[in-house]
Amino acid sequence: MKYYTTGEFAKLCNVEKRTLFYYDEIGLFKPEKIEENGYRYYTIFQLDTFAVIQALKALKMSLEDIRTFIQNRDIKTYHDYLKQQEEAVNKQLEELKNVSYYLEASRIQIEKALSNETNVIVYEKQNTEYLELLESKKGFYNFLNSGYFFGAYYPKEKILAKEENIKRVWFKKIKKKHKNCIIQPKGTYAVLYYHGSPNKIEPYVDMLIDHVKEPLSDLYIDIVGGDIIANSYDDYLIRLSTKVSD
Amino acid sequence: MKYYTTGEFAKLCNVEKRTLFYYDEIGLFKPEKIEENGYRYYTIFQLDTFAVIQALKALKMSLEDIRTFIQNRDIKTYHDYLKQQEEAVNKQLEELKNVSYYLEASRIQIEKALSNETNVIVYEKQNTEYLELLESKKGFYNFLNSGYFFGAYYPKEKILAKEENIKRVWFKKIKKKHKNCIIQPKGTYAVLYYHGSPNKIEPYVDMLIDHVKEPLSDLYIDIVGGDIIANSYDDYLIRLSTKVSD
DNA sequence: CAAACTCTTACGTAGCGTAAGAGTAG
DNA sequence: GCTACTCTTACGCTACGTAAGAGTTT
Repeated sequence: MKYYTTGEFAKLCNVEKRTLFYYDEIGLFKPEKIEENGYRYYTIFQLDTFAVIQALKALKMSLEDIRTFIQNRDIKTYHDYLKQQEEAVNKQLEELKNVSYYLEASRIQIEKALSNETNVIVYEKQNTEYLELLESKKGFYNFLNSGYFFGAYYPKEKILAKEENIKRVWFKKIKKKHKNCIIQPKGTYAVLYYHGSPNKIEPYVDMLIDHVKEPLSDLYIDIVGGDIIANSYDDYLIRLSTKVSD
Repeated sequence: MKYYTTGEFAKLCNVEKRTLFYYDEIGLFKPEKIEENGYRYYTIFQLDTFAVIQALKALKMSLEDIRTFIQNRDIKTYHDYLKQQEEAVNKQLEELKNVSYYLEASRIQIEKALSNETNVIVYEKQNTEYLELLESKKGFYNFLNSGYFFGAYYPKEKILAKEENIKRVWFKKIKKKHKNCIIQPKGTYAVLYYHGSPNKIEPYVDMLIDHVKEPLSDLYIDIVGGDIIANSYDDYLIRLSTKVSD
């Protein structure tokens, strides 16, 4: 039977030697035999166990939990566990997909904004969007987990009534419909990009409202480039929009 | 302008307060203002930045790297970075999918093994499989990253020549074709499951060869239940197979 | 005045990375 | 005898978790 030294076995596993030492130290994964001089020797069959450890670690199980799991190993519990973990991994896939979605959506929005002039009204087609409202007490239901995009709107009625100091309703965009979410209707929107503070929005709102006369929906404020790209509020890149036709 | 305390803002972000303290401490993410009594206050717009931090963290960027990235922020570099990161996230998606694949494949193989009797020859249909050979010097090309399944084979010619002490060729199964990989042909295989040591395989090999007389391909040894479910070599669950028809 | 918050300080944790110094295998 | 390995010991690191004790807000 061929035996592998720590270094050799570490290469097989694509990890550092230190990892194997550590796993031995905490009693998670021991070499098949240790010679009198202290040298550790592993066998090819132990790769099997190491692969499981790697997989469980990828699912964010702690080494301690992996240890107790492996100690109680038998084919039945292992099988049950595998089944259970398939769900966990799918959840994580979902999360990563959201990150991916977020990155792409951010990029696209920035590209759109950069390709348009500011302080000019343009028209953009837009699909239905789902908005989750911010409730101060409990925060958003979840954060990056469900995609992330950030903005506010002014309710249509209040604009039409020419109320002053309308309170904004903050939201984040979510990917999927969800009870309690608000729907931003699809259609053609009149859009105004501007550089400036999100707190000095009124002149731009007036400009947009003057242009469309009678908006078909609320007025949306999207923070295209916010704190993350700007050094002060006055450098924000903001998008105002309101629906004008289907 | 509404200000949020550390606790409130932490809820918005779905993280612990300690995280915000820590980010402040290392200069990654500071509250918009700090009162004389030391209280931190955040604004809703800072959510924007926090979301980016979360996203970059999900891509396994270190906080230190995130910090320098954010310090040099402007819309153009941010955009370029987003584009670049879309690849990174796709890589990670790939990895997770492999973990998922590994879990499912393990489960299915165990189920198959449990539903079959041992020490009896059965027939199973099988698709083409790709095998990456183990080279002692450099280990496998990659490990869990490309899926993982573990076994060996005896070359057909050596079996037919009735050589003794045939050397096994170890492999792991990979998902995709790859230069230097070996192809295990699809077809119907004669299969023998047995419980026992992978080192005392000869009687079972003989049994399978006697049964099929003239194998159409190499003889494959799959470690269905190895070190991970067994406490000694004698408890391994092993699958021998060789192709008998297309 | 109590409950629920805030602050700072500080020590603990996981999962290694890395370096030091000494012995061993080919 | 040289190189490339092995060992143990030990300190460092990241990204927080948690608890202590004191002040503040509602």
